Amino acid sequence: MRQGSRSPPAPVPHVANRAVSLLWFRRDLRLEDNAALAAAAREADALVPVYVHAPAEEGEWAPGAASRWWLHASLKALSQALAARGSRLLVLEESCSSEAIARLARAVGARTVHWNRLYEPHLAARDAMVARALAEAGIEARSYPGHLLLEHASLRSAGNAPYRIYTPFARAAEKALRLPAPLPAPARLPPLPPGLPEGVSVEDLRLRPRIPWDAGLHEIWKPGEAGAHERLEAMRARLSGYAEKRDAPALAATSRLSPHLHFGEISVARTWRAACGTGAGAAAFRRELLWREFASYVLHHYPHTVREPLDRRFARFPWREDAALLAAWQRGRTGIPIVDAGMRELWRTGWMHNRVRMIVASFLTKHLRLSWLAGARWFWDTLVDADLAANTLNWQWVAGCGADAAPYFRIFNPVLQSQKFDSRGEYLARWVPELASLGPAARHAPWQAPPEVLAAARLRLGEDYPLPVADLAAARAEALAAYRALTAR
DNA sequence: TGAAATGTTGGGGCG
DNA sequence: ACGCCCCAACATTTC
Repeated sequence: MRQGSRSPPAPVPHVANRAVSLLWFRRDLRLEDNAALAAAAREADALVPVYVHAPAEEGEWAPGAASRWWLHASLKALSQALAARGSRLLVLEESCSSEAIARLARAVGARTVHWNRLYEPHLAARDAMVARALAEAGIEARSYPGHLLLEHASLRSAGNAPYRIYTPFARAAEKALRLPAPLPAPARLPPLPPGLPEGVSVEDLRLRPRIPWDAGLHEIWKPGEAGAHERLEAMRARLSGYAEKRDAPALAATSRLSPHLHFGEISVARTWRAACGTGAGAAAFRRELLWREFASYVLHHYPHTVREPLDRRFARFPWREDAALLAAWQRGRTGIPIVDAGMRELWRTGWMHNRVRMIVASFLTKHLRLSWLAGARWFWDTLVDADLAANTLNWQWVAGCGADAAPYFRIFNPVLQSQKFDSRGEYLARWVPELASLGPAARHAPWQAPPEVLAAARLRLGEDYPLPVADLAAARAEALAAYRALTAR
């Protein structure tokens, strides 16, 4: 048995009669407004907060590299927060959560296991297995509403079919919304029971990259509950300008709460309450939170969409396979400045501005005609806010094969988007510095700049910066033809 | 949470 | 003064 050095284990009277509980942390890495934690802290005489690292269980959708970086830092933060309240985070590295939780419960004599629910189908199924294993051992599993605004699986459109269109879904969800009063973080947590296994350290999980590519992540992110609250307060202060400025990637006008929300470092209910005003900014922000709900809802009802298009016609869409093109896109070497800027921002910071996500995704799936799934996999590995539901929905949305999808013929022109949303070329200069010597006007499409302009900027296209990997007009026409072939019979 | 092509309108230059 | 043309600005349609 091991306890914190500050609190030597005192002999505990009536051990057998004390109520021992487990609190299973997953993607609710916070103390405030945490239903499972509040209940466990209220009821248990002794409590084991535990995190089980079992990535093999999640198959191909185990956290990617950027998510693992975040998880490492977030677990450290949670660990400290628990220690400050007289407890400790027990970290286990296992191949099977169900066995690990049941074994731990038996070892410490726990009669109840508390957790906040997850909604990804494969994780919900895993949790059902855990609950069954516990029931067989005579241990009660108690789950609580998790990382959504409401448990919306039962919402149905007319005809009892699941919603497939955002707007009616959002209307129904907002109408059904009942936010319970927020739960304060417990000031003090129940002590740990005796008989606790050693566990491993957060470091032992080897979540951090072996080669240190994470400098850029450290610069802009502060994983953990405190960092989440800082972002929320900053967001609150900027909310009135949100509707107008959120589309400009050069501005820090978006909330950047997505990774904090994904890991549950702040409750989505608290986030919603911060944006409950009547202004256009608050309304626009709430719509984004409802897109997050919609993504979870669609994945729940159509779990196969993580691999296959929701629109079945797209099963036979002739996606191209081209490793070199994909690599150029991934590493920001397409020769299209706004695309390269976004992909480099992603590589460096683990995040990309939402407007630019749409642009790079449209470019990949339409101009390059590479599969949305190839894009989704890259995002999965590189985004700190990678979320299976949102990633799946948004990629299919852009590709035109998903729920409430952009029609196939809606093809973003990356040059026009760049001119419209980064008119001064600041975002481009920041992320594609080799173009900074060009004037802002020429920066959006350097291949169209007159030779003397390029010469004056000392820019040799094809050497200092790539020539475009696709002819935008021709690629657009080819994409339209390919997509049109789907609807012809 | 488009873009491009096509259609319409109206002001102004000009014979 | 008038018709004609050009074309920018805006609207509609098509993909």
